[in-house]
Amino acid sequence: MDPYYTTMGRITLKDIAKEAEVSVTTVSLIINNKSNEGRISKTVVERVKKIIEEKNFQPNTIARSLRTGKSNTIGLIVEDISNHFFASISKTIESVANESGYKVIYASTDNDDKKAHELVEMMRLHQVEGIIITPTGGIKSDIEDLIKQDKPVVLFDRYFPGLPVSHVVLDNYKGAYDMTNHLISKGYKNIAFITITSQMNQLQQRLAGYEQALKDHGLATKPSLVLSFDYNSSKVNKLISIEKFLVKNKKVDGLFFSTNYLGIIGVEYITNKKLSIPKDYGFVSFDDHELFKFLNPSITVMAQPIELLANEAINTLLTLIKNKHHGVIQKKIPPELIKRYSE
Amino acid sequence: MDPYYTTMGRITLKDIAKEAEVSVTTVSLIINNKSNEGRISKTVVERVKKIIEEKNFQPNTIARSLRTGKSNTIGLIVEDISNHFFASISKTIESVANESGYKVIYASTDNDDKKAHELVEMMRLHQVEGIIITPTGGIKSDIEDLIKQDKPVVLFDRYFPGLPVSHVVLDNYKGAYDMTNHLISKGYKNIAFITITSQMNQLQQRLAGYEQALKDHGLATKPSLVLSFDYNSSKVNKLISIEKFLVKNKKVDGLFFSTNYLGIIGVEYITNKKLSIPKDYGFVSFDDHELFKFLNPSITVMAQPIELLANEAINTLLTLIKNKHHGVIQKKIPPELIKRYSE
DNA sequence: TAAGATTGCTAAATCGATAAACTAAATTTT
DNA sequence: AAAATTTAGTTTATCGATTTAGCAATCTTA
Repeated sequence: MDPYYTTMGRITLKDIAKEAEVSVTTVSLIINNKSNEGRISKTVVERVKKIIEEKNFQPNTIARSLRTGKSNTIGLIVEDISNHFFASISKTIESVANESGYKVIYASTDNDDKKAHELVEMMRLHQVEGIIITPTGGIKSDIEDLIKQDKPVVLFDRYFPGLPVSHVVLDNYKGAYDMTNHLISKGYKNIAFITITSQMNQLQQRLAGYEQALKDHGLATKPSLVLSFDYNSSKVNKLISIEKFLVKNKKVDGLFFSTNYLGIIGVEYITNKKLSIPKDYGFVSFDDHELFKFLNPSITVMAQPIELLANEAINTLLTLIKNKHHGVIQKKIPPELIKRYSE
Repeated sequence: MDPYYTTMGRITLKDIAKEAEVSVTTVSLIINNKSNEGRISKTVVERVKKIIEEKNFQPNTIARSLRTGKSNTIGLIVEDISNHFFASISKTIESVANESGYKVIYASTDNDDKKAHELVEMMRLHQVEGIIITPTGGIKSDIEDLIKQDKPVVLFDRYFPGLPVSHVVLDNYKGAYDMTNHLISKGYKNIAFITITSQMNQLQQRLAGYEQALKDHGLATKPSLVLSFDYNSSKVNKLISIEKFLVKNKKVDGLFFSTNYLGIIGVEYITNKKLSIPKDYGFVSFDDHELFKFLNPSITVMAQPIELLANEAINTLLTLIKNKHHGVIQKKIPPELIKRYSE
């Protein structure tokens, strides 16, 4: 139709205006429910509305965005959308955003700094009005840039301590503290903490919560009770390490895994060795996993309240968007102890 | 700054043009690598590029979209993005789309016709250039409308038989046929098919494949071998039905579950009854599930090749977008037998 | 050397909406 | 009855890019 591109015969404000024999402004006012301020007579309003209805006219959001400076889009950058946790988070965020008239564009960083950086650029390029992001360790400066540009940002799941940027994260310290208390209350006295060597603040918080709980009960916090894997070590190596660790520390009676992935490896170890839970070891894990409730016995976990986290994240972002100078909103959400049968 | 909205001091073509003392056209040509066609001298190109670099200028995609009629956005509507299958699909789709310069906006229907209808409207409103959708049963007419408007659409996971719309779906018939053959080759003679009463084409195809395999091996296809649940029946009811069914049909030696959710319930039944797999029953399921490989014994499944399906879907859509009059592309992807230890 | 082609660029129109400023007619106030 | 105000709209500028058409100046070619 047109020489270089086709609008697919889309109806525009102009078409409606022509048909109704009014100006485009009048139609625009009516569409935006400003017919009162604009003082358009009822007769005209009705006539125009009827034509809009008939033609099923919907204003071009792109043109509208250009004029108003609002894209009605938010960006969601997670570590990995195919992971159950982030997938569930995304669903709630999408749903709440849609209700508020926002659409969501999403992407996964795979915990790669370069990709994360590019995705932030991509989101910016597409003029999202705000970003919810699971930051990788190396994009602090990108986040700072966004803030400098007054772009609303909510860090999710992890944050940069000290950086004055809004965030919604789990209270990992409290979660680990409570989980450890739970084991202690069940009578366990030598609780091992199995984790990953990482600067990731979350894991450090979990370790700190675990240690504090021991201290608060007058239990020793020996380094020998903490088993720490290298992030990149293989599953087999982890299994071997667990064995060595438990052989060396015969007194250990409780196992606290700092993430669900480690917990799953722990389950494999227990199964391989034909050990029994909770007879041989009390067994708990941070982060729930679909598997845990199906296992026999099912595994007690400190679970992330997914719905709540997602709601807090999107609502925080929407607040920041509505009220650009709201300042910094930082929230720590307590996790939820799900008692099952591994103790 | 501006009276009614703020561009946050964003740099525009105009700013670059002013600084370089050339026209906006020149800058536009350079940005779009049309400096040859536009016959811009090397000197000017370099000067402008340097300024663009310095100011880190990136053209406003919304303005560009308005002018070119291309939003560089595609819509992805799945049943439930928090479900592992769709989450994984989404990840690949997002990644491929990004590489091709498209961003993805997504949403979940929860298999609700009304919601699906609204989401299609929402996507249309936001001028996506194409849509990948897991259709619900009742939105055939919405799909037809999209086609009428020349909007590229790829149905995914399910389709409307007979409707000339592009789709990428699993070859459910072949999957069930092959899975049944697998059981037969293992020596099972009375294979039960446990499914859900549904008009969903996929499940009917799976049933048909199962039946054809039996026929092709001269085995009877008695209705008594098929156990069909109501979609809404509870888990407990399903467990009871399975028990009744197996008590009644003592000869049954193999169980073929038509979906992973049913397979999981099957596992629960087997565990409850302290039965042994594959000693008491050969046990297979359609659709893999994270659980299945962790179980003891691990479960043999006919798995959906997630990466492949996602790649086919997004590439089909991109093809349709690039070549609007490409016509209809319909693909059936064969699933993949993952042999584990349940037979 | 004059006509034609090429080079190197720019001016103006346009995409489809919103917003500010304005106008003519009707109504109210003084 | 003149001035002020209100009513019911319209005209024009604008958002930030892309695209078409066009214009000098320079270079080719016959």
